[in-house]
Amino acid sequence: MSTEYTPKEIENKWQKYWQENNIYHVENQSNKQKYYVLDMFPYPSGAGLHVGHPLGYIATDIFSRYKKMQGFNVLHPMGFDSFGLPAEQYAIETGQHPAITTEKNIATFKNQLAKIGFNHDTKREIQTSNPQYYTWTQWIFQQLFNSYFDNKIQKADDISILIDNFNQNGNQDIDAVCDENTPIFLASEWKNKSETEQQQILLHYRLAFIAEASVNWCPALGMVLANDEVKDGLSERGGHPVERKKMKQWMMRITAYSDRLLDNLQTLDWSEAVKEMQRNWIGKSMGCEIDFEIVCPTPALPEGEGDLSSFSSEKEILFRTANLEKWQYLKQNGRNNRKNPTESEEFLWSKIRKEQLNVKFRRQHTIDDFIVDFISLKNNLVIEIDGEYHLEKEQKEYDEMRTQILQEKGFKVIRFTNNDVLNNINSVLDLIKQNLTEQNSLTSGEGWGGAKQNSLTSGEGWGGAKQNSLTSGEGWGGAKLTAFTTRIDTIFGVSYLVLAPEHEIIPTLTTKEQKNEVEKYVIWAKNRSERDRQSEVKNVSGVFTGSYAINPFNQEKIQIWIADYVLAGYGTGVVMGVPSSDDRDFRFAKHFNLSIRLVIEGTEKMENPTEKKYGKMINSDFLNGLDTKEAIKKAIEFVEKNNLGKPKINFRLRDAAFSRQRYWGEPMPVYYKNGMPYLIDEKKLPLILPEINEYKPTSDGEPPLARAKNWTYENGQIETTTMPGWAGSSWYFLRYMDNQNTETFASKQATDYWNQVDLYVGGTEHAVGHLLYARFWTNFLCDRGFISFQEPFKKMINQGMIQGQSALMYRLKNTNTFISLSLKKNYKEEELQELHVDVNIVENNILDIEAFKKWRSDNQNADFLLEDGKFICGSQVEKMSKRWYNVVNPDDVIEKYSADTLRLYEMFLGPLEQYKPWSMQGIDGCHKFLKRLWRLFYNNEGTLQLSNDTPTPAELKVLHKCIKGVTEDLERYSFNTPVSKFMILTSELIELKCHKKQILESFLRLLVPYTPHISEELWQNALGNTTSIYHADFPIFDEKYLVENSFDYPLQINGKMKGNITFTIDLSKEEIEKLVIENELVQKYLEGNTPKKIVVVPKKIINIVI
RNA sequence: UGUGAAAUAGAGAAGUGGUUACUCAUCAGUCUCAGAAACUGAGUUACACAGGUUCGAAUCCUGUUUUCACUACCA
Repeated sequence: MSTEYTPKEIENKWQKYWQENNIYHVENQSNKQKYYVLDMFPYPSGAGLHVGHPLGYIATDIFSRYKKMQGFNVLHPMGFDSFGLPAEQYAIETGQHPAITTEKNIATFKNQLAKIGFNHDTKREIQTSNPQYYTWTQWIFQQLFNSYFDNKIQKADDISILIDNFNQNGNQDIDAVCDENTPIFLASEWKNKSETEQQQILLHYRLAFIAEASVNWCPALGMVLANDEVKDGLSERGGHPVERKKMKQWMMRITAYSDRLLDNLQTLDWSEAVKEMQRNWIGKSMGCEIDFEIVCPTPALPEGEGDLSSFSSEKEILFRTANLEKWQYLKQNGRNNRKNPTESEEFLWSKIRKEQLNVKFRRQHTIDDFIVDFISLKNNLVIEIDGEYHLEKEQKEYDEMRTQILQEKGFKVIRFTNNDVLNNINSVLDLIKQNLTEQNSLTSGEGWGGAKQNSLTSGEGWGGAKQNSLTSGEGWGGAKLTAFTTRIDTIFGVSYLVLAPEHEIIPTLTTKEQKNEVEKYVIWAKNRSERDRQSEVKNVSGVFTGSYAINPFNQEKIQIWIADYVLAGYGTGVVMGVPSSDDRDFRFAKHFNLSIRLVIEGTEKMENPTEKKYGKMINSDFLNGLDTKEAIKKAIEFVEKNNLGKPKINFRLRDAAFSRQRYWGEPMPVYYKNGMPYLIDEKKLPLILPEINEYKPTSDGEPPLARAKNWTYENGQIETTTMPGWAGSSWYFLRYMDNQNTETFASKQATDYWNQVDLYVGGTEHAVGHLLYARFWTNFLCDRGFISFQEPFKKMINQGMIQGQSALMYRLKNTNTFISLSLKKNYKEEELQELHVDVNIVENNILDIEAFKKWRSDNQNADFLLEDGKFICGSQVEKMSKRWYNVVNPDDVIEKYSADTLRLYEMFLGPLEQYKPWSMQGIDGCHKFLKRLWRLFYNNEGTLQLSNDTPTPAELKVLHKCIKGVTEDLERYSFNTPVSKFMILTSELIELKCHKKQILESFLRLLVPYTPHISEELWQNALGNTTSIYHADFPIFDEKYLVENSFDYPLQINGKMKGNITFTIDLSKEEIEKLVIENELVQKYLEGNTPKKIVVVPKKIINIVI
């Protein structure tokens, strides 16, 4: 029998015992109250855990044990978010299947977790990459696809309800969330539409939908990123540049839930910081849209002609698209081709000739060095039909090059195969039509050639929406620009209008005189990367269009400018410039010498009037004298009454890109028919991720799944993109409740019982990603009646990260000589080179030189300049990462001390929420505490020294003081403070020489959440219990043990501590006052005088003022 | 730029108006041939700064400074 504290042995023994006895298993049915504790979903990386990871897990483990001992039925599960990039990247590099990598990593993770002694119910473990799990991710996706959001009831509903409505009344009266370019139709029109057309329209409403959207494309990763995955124009993962690109994408209509996600925040017990981040991310602003009429004195476009292509003054040039030198030769080839078309070319020509699509097409037209099959010069759209030989690799490369050149010339190229044209002409035509509308919004080919078409994108939801901003056909008189503002009250301070450089109306309202300037500016602005744009915020740039707008409030003519401080993606892409109350407008107006009109009282004498943004209105006609708030109200009334615009709420939140051009993710349960997406039968789920031979994208840029054989369903191609990482993690907490269920994602009984997560612990890094998406899906599942609560996480604590403490060495440049830290000052900075060294061979900043020599081969002959015979390293706090050699593995800490020590110390380090560097200084104290605890049970010889005597009041007092403190601390989630209270109790019991069973068994029950191993050992082997301490009750504090009959008063003279006097508590204030003056010590200070005042606070203090 | 959090001994860190914890590091002692461990004890005018309220302020109020995190042209 072990009587020494031998942690390794003890910990192994009990971990095995707990597992074998299935002690942590939790039932879904219980008459106890439930409590759900959750950790954030870990991705099992190849690097394994470092000491920072378990921080939150230890806290939740302690808390869930505490709750369990208090009589709750506690769910505390763990699983793995096992789809993800690193495994896939590894697969691309090595060819190893990501599933194998993932499995290995999970095994390492689990092994490490097990050593720390967590109380996870391992039977409930889940992995997102497991088909039994992702079948339900796919199922939820299908529910989203089959749902729309009804604005009237602010809830998602079945799409069939919408279809019924279409059939009865069309969509005129429907108030549902949809794309801005959704057409309006009558019931009769709806019924006359083809199946494909109807599906196309439904996509405008579905919560999971497909759309051409401008997305964050990361070429280095070969994938699309969600907004929250982009930081400073670089990818969050890897830091690669990200560009805006228009692509067909699966999207999630999270914007439908903007208001709900915002309002529900009030019901959540989360840190203000995270709530604030979410509020900002959603970015609701209430304002007003206001229309400005346009006056273009000398349009570069001929009046009356809505045809954008005529923007060029010399139509002729348009057609001279060929390389002149080769023109004769090419012309002849083209003619020959025209005479001998292939079958498919002839067929397609028959469908698009003579403006059947309202667009003039030419065939076999010469562009540069090439002859293209079909072209619409007006729309810059090239259509190519590929024959069989196009499948050969060489030809493919040639085609790609050709496409690229054409794109650089400003053309968009779409390709079809013979097969597409002959067998699927309808979807071919649909695609052409679609591309025509998109290309339509572009500028003419001439002159603007330098601007790549792709760059005309930024800002999703922008594309089709604003085409109406120029009401074409009505001539110039009726043309309008709509600006969004939150400060309509400052309307009389407007001195100009500004457009985003991407705004499509720009060519139309540019004057002849300004055309050159404008073109130059727009091209420059568009070619700037997102990064440049963001980093050069202070630089003012812009250009005058030559046109004017009319302020609808006072009919004043104001200039229309273009500036890149206006974002195309927010509001309408048009800003009314009010230099007197907006900083950016002020800077802009100063720079370009535009007038500044004061509209707020008190700004008259200010150099920068924007320093006072609110107050009484001046110079504002009928708004004069009103307060900001009243003025806004009155101005909006005016706008509405005169039909000048409308009140409008704007959100910053965008719909979320859901497609990833990647292999290692959930396949989308969708296939295509006539170019439209349809769901795979629910009964056929899961749609298993197919095996493929290589994990790269295909040579023509298709996602890896395009390599899969027979990737079809009912003869239709199955979607080749996969779901993003956040799909699986948006609902995982529900699966833990009922992870074995094969009928549904989790039974209603289980979700009703476990309900919301009562305590969620994790870092703030997920504030706007995971936490928002999970809320979105949970709200949705609730709307559709699958669960009965809207919000997933009731209470959340944000754990601070544990940072690494890197060790630094200094080497003289171009030598192999290292110098100790304090010698550094003898050298100039440029003579030294700073190097990171493995923290595991440095202790208290002192380098283990022998270990260093072995660490890397080129260190073998290194020289060292020492101080006091030691080599001292510098240190620096930074992220814990392999790269800085500052990773500390929990396994090593457990090996050196024990798991209980690790648990105790991670908590002892400081408040859970705080960021702190990992340091081993102080861990000795925690380890010593455990040894001292052991000594309360076993003496130095290792024999039991317990007694059955009744505890004394003093012993009970220190025990209950501790129980009180620890309980209060845990109730407010303070995990570090109980540790010192345990230490104090131990010291006090040692001092009292207390080895009484009654006291010690309470102590163990108090302690076990922190240190389960040693507690279990002492509980069973020293105290002789036969059941696990896990099932014991948490000790209950009893006030009566703290009651005293006397109090040792601190004595103050003039507020300064001078000593102590003891009085019994039954004495009254007056009695104490009398007694205290008689006191010897007080007499000494009084020196015969009478005190001015005596303050007696019972059971607190006595203060005498002299 | 905005928002949030914070500042207590050499280091980490408790303390929401009244006796300033706890751990490490430091120093001394006991034990030992010695060291380690263990045990006993000690010390450092520690409450970011400047005012104010109070018999009494680390704690409440006002202002200032600094640090960290997130955010960043959102009209």
